[in-house]
Amino acid sequence: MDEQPRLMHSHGVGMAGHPGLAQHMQDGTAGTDGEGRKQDIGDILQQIMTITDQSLDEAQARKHALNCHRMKPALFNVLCEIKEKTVLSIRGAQEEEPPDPQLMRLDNMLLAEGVAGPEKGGGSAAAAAAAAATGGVGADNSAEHSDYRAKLTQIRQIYHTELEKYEQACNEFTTHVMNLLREQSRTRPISPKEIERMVGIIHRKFSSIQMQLKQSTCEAVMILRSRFLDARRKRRNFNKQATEILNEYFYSHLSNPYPSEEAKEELAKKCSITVSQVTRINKATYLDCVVSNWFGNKRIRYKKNIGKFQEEANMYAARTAVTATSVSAHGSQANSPSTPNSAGSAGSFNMSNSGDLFMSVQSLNGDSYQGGQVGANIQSQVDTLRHVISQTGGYSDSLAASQMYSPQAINTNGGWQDAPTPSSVTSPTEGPGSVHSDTSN
DNA sequence: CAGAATGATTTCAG
DNA sequence: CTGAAATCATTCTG
Repeated sequence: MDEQPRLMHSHGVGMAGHPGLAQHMQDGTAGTDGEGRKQDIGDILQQIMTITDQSLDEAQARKHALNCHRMKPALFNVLCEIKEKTVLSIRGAQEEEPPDPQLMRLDNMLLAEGVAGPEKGGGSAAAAAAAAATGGVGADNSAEHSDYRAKLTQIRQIYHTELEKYEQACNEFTTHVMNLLREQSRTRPISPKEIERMVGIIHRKFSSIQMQLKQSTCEAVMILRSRFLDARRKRRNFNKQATEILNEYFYSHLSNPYPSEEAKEELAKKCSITVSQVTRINKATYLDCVVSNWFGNKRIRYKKNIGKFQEEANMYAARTAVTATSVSAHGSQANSPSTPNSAGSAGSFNMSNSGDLFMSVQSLNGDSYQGGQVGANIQSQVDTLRHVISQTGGYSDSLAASQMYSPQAINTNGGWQDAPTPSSVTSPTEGPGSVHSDTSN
């Protein structure tokens, strides 16, 4: 309020020449001379300047009187104009800033997660992603997903009620301030533009609060997502049969354990992996991805500790061998019920007398797997083999045994890639049930 | 419950 | 883009 007198002082003289004021003067003071007008204006200014020194009641009464004064509109216009020129123009430049990129990101994310978009948007991106990630959704998954959706809906509801609350509060506050300013505009120069500006400031303040809300909502959604959709957390071990099938392929293609795309597909199909753990959904097929994961893990872990996998290797090799022998023995169908795709790939071990060797190994392993079929003559070979192994020197029995199966394909660098002639060792007795022969590309 | 096993992801190189 | 290697996080096992 105290800026008015100052304004009056600084511009007092020039104001007389103001068109609006002059017009009013002409209209309202027709007939009086210049001295009278000056007297009039001086009087009003005096009253305004001293209004703050008066008691509240007095000031109120004076205010009312001034409001009703015939010169009031003219004075008010002038004051507004001066204020516009002196104050408002200074910070008039920072209008219409571009939308905050951070806010846009948050908005986009909330939209994508199905929090912000249209109501009942059950097919939100997140849900879609979840559905895609889980492929053929089993009963267990659907339960988890409904839980996820419920939580998401909860977040969504909280977000919307909070947003609504903020908007309501913003509107209330805005109207309140606008009313206040309109009220004040009767006694001090407040232009509509100024009110507009004030509204803008209020909105910006509230939108920054909204941004915080959006941010924490995003965080909540991310946490929810990671909790429910992170595949790592949802790891399920493959069932025994699937592992067996994969292992069988692995050990029968030990020289080049890199299944082709088709082989992977076939394996995945055979394993009937009901994958719930794939997040690389941009892959061609998630089943392939699972098989790839498995082979990747297997290769690295096998290579890291061949000794540890020896028994397993023996077992699968024996199995394959038995199947192979059974093929050669019967000269026909070789499909073992438990090893549907094992037939014929024994050759990948790159051994000329693979049949005998495998059988020996099977016995060596002490596994009773199909032992009856193998025959008693195998046992004698085991002893011979043991003897030979013990003479190789430098290795323990078990490690020496491991040397027979695995490693011929693994060079000193540890790579399979440089393994000698993987494709040339394809078994001649490939059976009808085999997945894909070890063609290595 | 600790440690092993294991499926998935990340990082990096070719 | 693929695979190796390292790592994470979960599940299994004794």
